[in-house]
Order: sequence, then structure tokens, then C-alpha cells
Amino acid sequence: MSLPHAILTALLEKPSSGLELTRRFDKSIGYFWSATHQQIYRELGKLEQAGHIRALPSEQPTRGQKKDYEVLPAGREELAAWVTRPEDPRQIRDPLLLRLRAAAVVGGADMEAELVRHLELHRTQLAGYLAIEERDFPPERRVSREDRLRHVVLRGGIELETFWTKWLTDTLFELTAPALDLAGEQTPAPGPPPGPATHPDAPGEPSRDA
Amino acid sequence: MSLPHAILTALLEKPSSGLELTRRFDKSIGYFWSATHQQIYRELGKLEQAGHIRALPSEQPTRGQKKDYEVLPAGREELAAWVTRPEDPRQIRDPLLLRLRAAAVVGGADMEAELVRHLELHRTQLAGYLAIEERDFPPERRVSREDRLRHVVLRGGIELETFWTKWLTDTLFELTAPALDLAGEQTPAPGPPPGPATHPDAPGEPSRDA
DNA sequence: AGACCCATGTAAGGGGTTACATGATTAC
DNA sequence: GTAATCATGTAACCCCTTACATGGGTCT
Repeated sequence: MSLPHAILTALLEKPSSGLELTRRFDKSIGYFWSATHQQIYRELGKLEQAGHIRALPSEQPTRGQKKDYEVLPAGREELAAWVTRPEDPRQIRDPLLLRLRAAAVVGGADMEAELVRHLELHRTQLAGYLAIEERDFPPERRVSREDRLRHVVLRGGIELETFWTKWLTDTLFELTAPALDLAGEQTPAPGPPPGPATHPDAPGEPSRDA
Repeated sequence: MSLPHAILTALLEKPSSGLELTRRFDKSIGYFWSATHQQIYRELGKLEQAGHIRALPSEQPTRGQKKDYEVLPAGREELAAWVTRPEDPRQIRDPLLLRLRAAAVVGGADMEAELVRHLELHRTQLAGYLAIEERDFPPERRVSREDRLRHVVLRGGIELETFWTKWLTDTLFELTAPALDLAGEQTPAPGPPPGPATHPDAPGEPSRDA
């Protein structure tokens, strides 16, 4: 039940039409909640029926005409209530991890190209987030509560992509490196894993305290 | 389209009944692909109809009786094909990040307790993964291709949970700390964020290379 | 007139979540 | 015999994804 609240949030920041919302979901909001235009139109209809939003007045005919929505007080209250409602984190459900596990069972498949491809995608995404951070969150924009909240959300995206690039890099290294200790030198030492950019820091054992 | 492949993987590792699969999904497989027993029974039916698995012979009546399934060659082929099929990473879709963003818009809500709660959950999950790593992946179990694959998958879970605990710790600190540079000292310095465990290292700027 | 974009929408199907139903086995 | 547990299943609902449909405007 998060999509309606994502839309309410976006509409509170700026009243918009369905397509404008779609574009904004492709940009800032979509960094942590993606949605297609079909989802958005359907949800806009529901929200309007529930009395949470309304279409701004316009004399145009309905079909093919832009329709702007704004949030009503009931919608704002619903959003405020949802923000404080506890909700457990979701279970991990990642196809790439699953495919690696399956590869261990069926054998034979070399997933290196796919891992490199994902690494590139995550690197690109990470670069995009960092550009946004530099543009929108200079130190003086990290003071107010609102700015800080927005910034930590972006930080979440940045650190998630950092995790993926690091894990993919380590995984590529692990899967292409020879068995160091048990077998002497069967394959030529592959060095750092493939991929255009530099190698991040060493794996780094997480603390065993918890 | 990943659930059937998750089931095929689990069945290749060991033929099982629906409930056994459910339990295994609550343990090792569920670390990267969760599923309920209803999903699993429905999917087992589909896989059997598709000729990918079959129920091991048994003279029992159908209702309430254990039914073990095994993978047929067609199922193994389907799984091997799926492993090499490219598939883009999913978009982020995280309710907690969304709620923080919404909190910036509606204001007033203090999410500190919720953040602490999530931090505890992720710490527990992380500790569980680390215990598995220590038990199942000593250095001598990281040699064969299969073991390495299984290990990097677990590493993914470990580092994901590490990311969450770090981000939550940083976020709690950021949201409870006073405005350092612009406002002198309005609130008593809160020190490290709440929560039982120690504070990990500083935020740590990721490299700006990409 | 045709191509192209903007904007809103419908339809079908897959997948996940929650609640409930039913039969068999075991323990008290 | 009643309760608890094991085991399999049904039903309803919601969400997401993909493909397609329709109408309006603009450019050439």
C-alpha cells in the first residue's frame, strides 16, 4: 500500500497531471519508488474517488486532455498517518542472487558477462545519484529538517548502489580468480576484475559484533 | 518469473514436499527469495503440468498426504537456460525511504523509534548471516566453483544488511544531531545515536569516479 | 495527408498476501 | 475424544507489467 502515498507525496510537492507524475517518478521519486503511467492513472482514479485528491477545475473535454490534481486535506492526513505507521522491512527478493545460486546447482553457466553488465548499470546509477547530491545538496542545504530528510533518502540510494558495485566487483574477482592456496597456478593470474573503472577498496570484513 | 526457478533450484538440491520447500524457503533460499506456502503449492502445480517436475510415486490418497517432487530433465534444462538469460536489476522500491521522503513533506512525524526498530531487525538478520558464514563457509569451503558461488550469494546478503545497519545508524545520527555549523547550541549535544550497539565508522564519501 | 508526440486510458495476465478450509497423524 | 500439528489446498484481493487503444496537437 505504498504507491498511493508516493503519489500523495509527489502531489504535495507540486500539483501535477498523470504524465507529469510519471516523469517525476522516472526522476527523483523513482529513485526509491518506481511506477509506470498505468499504475499512476489507476491510482489517481482511486485517490480521487476516496476524496484524497481532486482534479483542478478545467472546462476541457475529458479524453486526451491534461488533468491536474491537487491533494485535499483528507489526503494530507492519510499521508501523515501512514508516515508514522510501523512497517517491517521487506524480505530480500533478488533475481541475480537467485541465478547465482541456481548456477551453483546446474553448473556450467558462465555469468561473468552478466555480472559485468550489472556492474556497469549500477555504476551509471551511482554516478547519477552523486551528481544529484552535488547539485542539490551542498552543505548549506543540509540544515533544515526537511533538507536533511531528503538528503538521507538520497544517501540511501547512493549507498545501495555503492554496495552493489562493490559486491559485483568482489564477486567477479572471486569467481575469476584461481584457487590461491590449494592449487598453485593453473590459470594466469587474472588481476583485478574486468570493467572499465577503478577497483574500490578491499572487501573489508564487517564487524562481527551483532 | 523467478519463483518457479527458485523452486527448481531447491528441488535439485533435494527432492521435497511443498511444506518442506516452504521451510527451506524460510531458511537458506529465503535469504534472497522469500515465498509463502500458498505460492509454492500453486507453483508446484504449474511446474508439474508443464512437465518440469513430477511427484514421486506414492499410493496414498491425495488430500493431506505428503507428496515429494523431483525435477525432470526438462526442468533442469529450463533452469539452465534461465540462469544465462540476461535480466536487468530491479528498481529500488523501499517503503522506509518513501516514508522519510513523505515525512519531509508533511512534517512533524518523528520517525526515530521506527528507525531504531528497523536497525534492530537488520542487526539481527546480519548476525544470523554471519553465523551461517562461520558455520558453513570456512576457508576450505571456498574453493570449488559451487562453494564459491554459494558463498558470494551469502556475502550479498551480509553486505546488504551491513549497508542497512550503517545507513540507519548514520541517518539516526543525522536526524538527531543539532545543526552544527549554522546554529550554535540550541539542543544539548545528543552524542552517538540511540540503539544498543557501537557506532560504526564515519559516513565515508564514496569515490566520485564513475 | 502522414508522422510524431502528448496525454489518458483499457485489458490481460502474472505474482504476492491474507484468510480460510480440509484431511491425516500424533499426544494427552 | 479433543486438541495440536502436519500437510495440502481454495479463494479473494491487490499490485505490477506488458501491450494495446484513443484522442488531440504540431510539424512538414
